[in-house]
Amino acid sequence: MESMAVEKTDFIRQRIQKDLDQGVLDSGVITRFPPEPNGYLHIGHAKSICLNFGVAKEFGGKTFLRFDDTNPLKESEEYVAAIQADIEWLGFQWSDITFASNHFEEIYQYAVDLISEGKAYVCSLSPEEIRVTRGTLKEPGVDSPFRARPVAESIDLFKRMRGGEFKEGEHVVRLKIDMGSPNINLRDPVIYRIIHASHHKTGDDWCIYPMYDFTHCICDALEGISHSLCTLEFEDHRPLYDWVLDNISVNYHPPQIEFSRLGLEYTVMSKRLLNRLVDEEFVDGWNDPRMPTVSGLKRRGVPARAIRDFCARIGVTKQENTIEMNLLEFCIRADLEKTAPRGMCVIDPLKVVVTNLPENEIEKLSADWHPQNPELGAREILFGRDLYIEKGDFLEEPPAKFKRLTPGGMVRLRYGFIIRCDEAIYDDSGALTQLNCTYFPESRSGQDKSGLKARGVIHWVEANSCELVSVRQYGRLFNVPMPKSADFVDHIDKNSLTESQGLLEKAVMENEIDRIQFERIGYFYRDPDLPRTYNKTVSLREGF
RNA sequence: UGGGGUGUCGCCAAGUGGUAAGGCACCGGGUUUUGAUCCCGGCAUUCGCAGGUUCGAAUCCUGCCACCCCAGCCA
Repeated sequence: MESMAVEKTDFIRQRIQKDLDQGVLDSGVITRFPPEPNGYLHIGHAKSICLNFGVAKEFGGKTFLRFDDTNPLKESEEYVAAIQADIEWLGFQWSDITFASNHFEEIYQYAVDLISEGKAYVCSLSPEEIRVTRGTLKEPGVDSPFRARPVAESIDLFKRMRGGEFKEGEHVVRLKIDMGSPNINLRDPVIYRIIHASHHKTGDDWCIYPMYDFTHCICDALEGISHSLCTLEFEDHRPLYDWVLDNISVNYHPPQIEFSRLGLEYTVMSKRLLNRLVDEEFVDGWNDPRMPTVSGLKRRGVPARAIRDFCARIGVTKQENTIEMNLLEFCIRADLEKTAPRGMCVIDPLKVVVTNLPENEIEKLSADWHPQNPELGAREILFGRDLYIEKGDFLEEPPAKFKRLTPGGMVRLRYGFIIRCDEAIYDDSGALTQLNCTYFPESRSGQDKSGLKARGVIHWVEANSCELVSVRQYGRLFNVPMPKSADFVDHIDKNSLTESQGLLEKAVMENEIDRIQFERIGYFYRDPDLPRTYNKTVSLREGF
């Protein structure tokens, strides 16, 4: 089933194997995928999902889907539903869904404990004052005047914060670590703030919310996570992660291991930027086929298996990386090549009249759905006097090695007969409007007795039986390989969507095929919402 | 001369002291009723740079250089 996946071994798997070998894992491998429900998942998340779920599966463990919902201002139920759907679509199963908010009471209690032990305090500096006294990258910070606040007073204040007595910004709880630390995260980090907003899970139960650094490690510990995998930017937070777990009464302490995020050429991967693309309507929603979101890739027609294969091929390291788009496209083609039925669709039509075939006479042809996989069966194709071929498949003055139709030249119509072009007809403005051709009955596909030699093979459709469809072709969203967040809007390719009409072979529509290769063009996906619309997933490789 | 990371082929990535895997891309050639697929073959005397240790170094040591991350009451 997953035979396509490459052999995976990376520093994280090696580490886990080592832990297993040394018997330090009491409950086996337990990982978690911890998205904040404040946006849709993208292919970068897919990398993390493949890692977390993949590793657990490989080592016989389990994975929790944990929503990191500590900021009610940004999070919503819409996102938790979408995230679940995307993960399932990607083909992974969690053992449980948890929410950081499930643990709010315990987290609160740990904060109370820390205050009681003099390891945390309620700080009543304004946000601005906290910022200023934090120091800079080179200069140490200075202690808050509230650092020495009596324990009892902090406890009292914290309880009243919870009770809703204060406005946002009036007080926060801070850890008492070291304002002189070269690691800014250790300069008395804020762990609780007041937010008077309804939470999508806890409603109005709380008006104080714990911050990520305090919450995440506690949840990992409470859930017995064996390996807490996250991205590189959290490396500086690890000392804080460890400090918290070392200073509260939990007796379990998972290791945090960081890996590099996925970079992909010609797109952006931050939620903030993706959000702007949607909000400012550069794209048509989160699931626009040009988006690197899971839902966008899905709507584009990318199979989940191709995404998994891609994630397996890019590996997991600590190196910054920007993967070329051609690797993703390779993975998509590799999957679709084996699985997608073939069909014919003419996108830029040129009329062809087969002059030696009587009006209303129809020849029935048979064509396999797949050249290498007979099990997919075959369909019937009609051949008549009026046909359409691709404009680009005829050239008055062909270059050397042109393998298509030319004046007086012969080509085979895929699955059909060889035809010869006898005459090209132009309208008053000099535009080519029609080709008159002769077909050779003896050259019928599969039983050719004509002895004729065609220049090449082109796709076509029969004029009276084909279906008119809408074809959407997508280019890169950006015209530079690595858009910078500062000016990414300036590099958006405004012409990344091309919509045109296509003439589609009848059988493709009748059989309601979702993923189809339009021969000689590319792989297409029948849009799930728009009728008679096909989205181009990826082009075929062009060999010349 | 704040701290934390990373540097192996155009893009990824193995390699963990014994003499540079693999994939994508690219370039040749073969098959082919998709200029697709498929199949063969080519593609780093060299591992950011400079020294050093060693019989032997991408792997150890020293010193440089480059790039990324951190100063949210975001995650």
